[in-house]
Amino acid sequence: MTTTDSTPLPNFIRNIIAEDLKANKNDGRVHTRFPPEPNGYLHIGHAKSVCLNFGLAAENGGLCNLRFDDTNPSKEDIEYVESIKSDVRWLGFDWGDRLFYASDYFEQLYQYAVQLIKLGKAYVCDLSAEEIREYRGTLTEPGKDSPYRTRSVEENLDLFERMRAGEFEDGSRVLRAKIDMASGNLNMRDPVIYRILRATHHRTGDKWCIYPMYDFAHGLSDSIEGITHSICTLEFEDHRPLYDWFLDELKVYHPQQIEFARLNLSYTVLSKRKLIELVEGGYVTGWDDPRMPTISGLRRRGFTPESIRNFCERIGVAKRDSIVDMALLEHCIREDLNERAPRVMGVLRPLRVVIDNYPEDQVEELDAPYHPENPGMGSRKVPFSRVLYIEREDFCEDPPKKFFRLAPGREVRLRYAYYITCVRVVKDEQTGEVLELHCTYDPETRGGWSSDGRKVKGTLHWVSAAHSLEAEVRLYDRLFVKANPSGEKDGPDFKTYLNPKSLETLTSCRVEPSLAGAAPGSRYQFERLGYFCVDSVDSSDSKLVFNRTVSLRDSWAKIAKKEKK
RNA sequence: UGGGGUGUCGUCAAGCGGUAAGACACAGGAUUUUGGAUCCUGCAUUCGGAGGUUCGAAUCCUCCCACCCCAGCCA
Repeated sequence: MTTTDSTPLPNFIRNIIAEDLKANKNDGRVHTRFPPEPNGYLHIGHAKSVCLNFGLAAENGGLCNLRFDDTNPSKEDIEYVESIKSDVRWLGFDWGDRLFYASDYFEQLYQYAVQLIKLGKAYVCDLSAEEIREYRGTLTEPGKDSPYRTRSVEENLDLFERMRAGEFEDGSRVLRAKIDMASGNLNMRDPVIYRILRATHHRTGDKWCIYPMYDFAHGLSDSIEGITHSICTLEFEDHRPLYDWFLDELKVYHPQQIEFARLNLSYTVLSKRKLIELVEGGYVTGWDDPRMPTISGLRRRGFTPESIRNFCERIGVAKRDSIVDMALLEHCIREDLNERAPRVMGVLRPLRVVIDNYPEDQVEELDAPYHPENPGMGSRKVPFSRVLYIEREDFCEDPPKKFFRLAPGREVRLRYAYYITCVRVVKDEQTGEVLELHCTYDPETRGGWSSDGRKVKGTLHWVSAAHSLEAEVRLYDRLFVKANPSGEKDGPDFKTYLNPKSLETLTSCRVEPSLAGAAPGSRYQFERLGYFCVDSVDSSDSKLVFNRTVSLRDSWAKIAKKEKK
């Protein structure tokens, strides 16, 4: 692979860290963290962040923590924390003994809030949610001070303690930071830092009825863990002054927040809200539907962790909004699988071929390497007999220009087998549909070579009818027909651009017998077709199910398309 | 009309005052028992625009334009 072992490409965060290291900031420590909220499944956009945070630590001899930002029990669930842990692990990263939760720090966070009150920098506010919104002002007009802003430290201390004790109703009071209601930055207009919320937390149960807000919990958690570089996405850029404010007011260790642009990928969506909509609306079969850009979906589709890591390195890290071409992700998985996937033969849409001059009961076991360019991968035997299947689209009665597959009177090579010539076409008299082909084979071409130097232009994949196994094959394509489904602000809903052909299920496919008992999750190249993996959910010994990870590049399709125009 | 960001090839993206890396995509060609893979070759006289500073600017200054984010007791 290309970029994995070479010197990492420069990006602005690597530059910052290099400078910090040179200046011996943080005593030369690099300590990052990946901080997901356990309220959904990880997707490829998260993979970018995972690779960034764990990667930056690893390449600088540092550490990266996995920390769940679990400050809102009403949206979070243990199911998500488990899936996130397994996805990060699958991607190839190790947090060692540093699995943390913001909820680990609830008591300490509470004490920090008390300290802020004592400093006169926080107060309990009795305004309702709607009133707080009104008092906040607008983007262009300053807000106005809450009437509770001037409460005494003693009263605030008492009230906050009673908030914790459960004396007040949900939503009746909040703790707010006392900053500046006239700030141009709305985040600084006395932001809420604690709310009353009676919800059972997946880790702390009913111990708490007040929960800290993100801005308060996040930076302080970073501080507690000794994080040096707190990397987050662009939308938190105007939270940075607040991030800094808490740390400065409390005079605690101060990590540096750095923001980068989140990943956008063409022909898909990468927002939790939209992905949930696809799952709950039944547009896909679940979070792990192979069409989903989730880590679990990509895994089930047949992507390798290596290919995803490589992709995340190649897309770079910057601050400008961008949409990465899905073709790059496809390139990354092809590049990886080209090297490691064993080659086998499978026929998706079988067309029966009878070799008229091949002995009725004869069967030959032909040798076929698993990887022509890597003999080390070994070989297997493929049975050849009188009745075969070839791909329907590899035969054309009236071939167009540049078509060099099978046609009446034409000779082609069957991969690793023999040259065959089509001598007769059997068609349905009614419909004209081609039912079967009769061919002759040249016994002198065993293995696919001819001693007389005769050239054939086409090589076809095939299986022996009697020996092949039936399989179901699911052909996946891009989930959306539009590069940027959510591109127009006031345009139609993103779901109107769903690709109706994103899944095509083929049930009468035939694959070579060596695939019997293929392990769930194992990946193969079906020669001339693409990369496929055994479905980890629906495949079994009695019923093989393959998912197409990605097709092979198809220059014939390009030529055919061009000729058509 | 407030605040915070960003604008370099079709798509990503280096570049940090010395004369536009690389990748994907695309287009040619070689090679090939996968129309795959591999290998060559081509692909921004120009960096959102206009001025200015300088021997020299994508890089510095000024003005303008476009796009993104922010008014959750979400993260």
